[in-house]
Amino acid sequence: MNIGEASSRSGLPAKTIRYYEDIGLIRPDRGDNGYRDYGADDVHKLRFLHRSRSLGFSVEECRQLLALYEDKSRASADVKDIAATKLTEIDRKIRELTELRRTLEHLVHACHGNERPDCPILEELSEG
Amino acid sequence: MNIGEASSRSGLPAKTIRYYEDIGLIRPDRGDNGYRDYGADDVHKLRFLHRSRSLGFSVEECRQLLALYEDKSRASADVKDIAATKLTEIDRKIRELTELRRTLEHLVHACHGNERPDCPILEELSEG
DNA sequence: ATGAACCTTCCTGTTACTGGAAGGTCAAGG
DNA sequence: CCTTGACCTTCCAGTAACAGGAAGGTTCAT
Repeated sequence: MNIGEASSRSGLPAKTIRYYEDIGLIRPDRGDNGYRDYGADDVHKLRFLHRSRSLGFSVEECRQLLALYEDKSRASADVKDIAATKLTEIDRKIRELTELRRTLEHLVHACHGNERPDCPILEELSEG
Repeated sequence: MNIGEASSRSGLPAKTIRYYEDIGLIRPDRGDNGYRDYGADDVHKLRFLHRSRSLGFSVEECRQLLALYEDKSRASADVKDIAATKLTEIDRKIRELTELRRTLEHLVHACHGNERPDCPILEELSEG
């Protein structure tokens, strides 16, 4: 498929997809006309990149994560180390998002424009 | 407190804190010597910024989230709209992180270097 | 009072894109 | 066959969100 379809299927702008090729994250085939040609596996990788980037992982971290998939038969020690580190990070992110969610929900349901002292958000914030 | 202590308490580099001041996210006092002077509430905001940035929210989104705290007595309709939108995003992020976590965990526990066809990761990836 | 460890502003560099120009390709309609 | 519009290509410039480092002022302990 062309880059346009890969873009709409992955959710990434075509510009970003070309950039990811520039920095060596994906290597699509080329047709005789010079157009990039993406397969289903490329789209999987692009969706994966889209997701992990939006979750606060840097491009270099995404490169590592992607390598876990592509280089599955590598010595397991390395793979496990990297994966385990990322798991810890992911758990932290989930915890922090859950906290943030709780705080925001209080704001929506309990803090409707009344004055400061009785706002539950302030209590949470002042816990530190 | 000086910027150094605000930095170590919030986890943000001093450079970043100055940058956040440049773009109007925080406005610390200044001492007679010209040094920035941060209070406990500033540190709360900085920690909040640190967390939400690392969770994939842009600086502009963080500005909105911060405004929810600072502008608590604003017309609730606006506040609730923004907060509700962010809640949806947060829920999506939590779902995606949980998925990513599950996939990685499989990689660590089930996919230890053996060949492709029987690797559970590949099945997940090919679901699409 | 001198050195280390802070702080200040300013200017440049990096990462991860984003927009736009200039031009080639393709499928449909007149 | 030709053109029109929607694709695609490369390349170059701009933006966002910082990071590094120079040049210099402040504070504090020895």
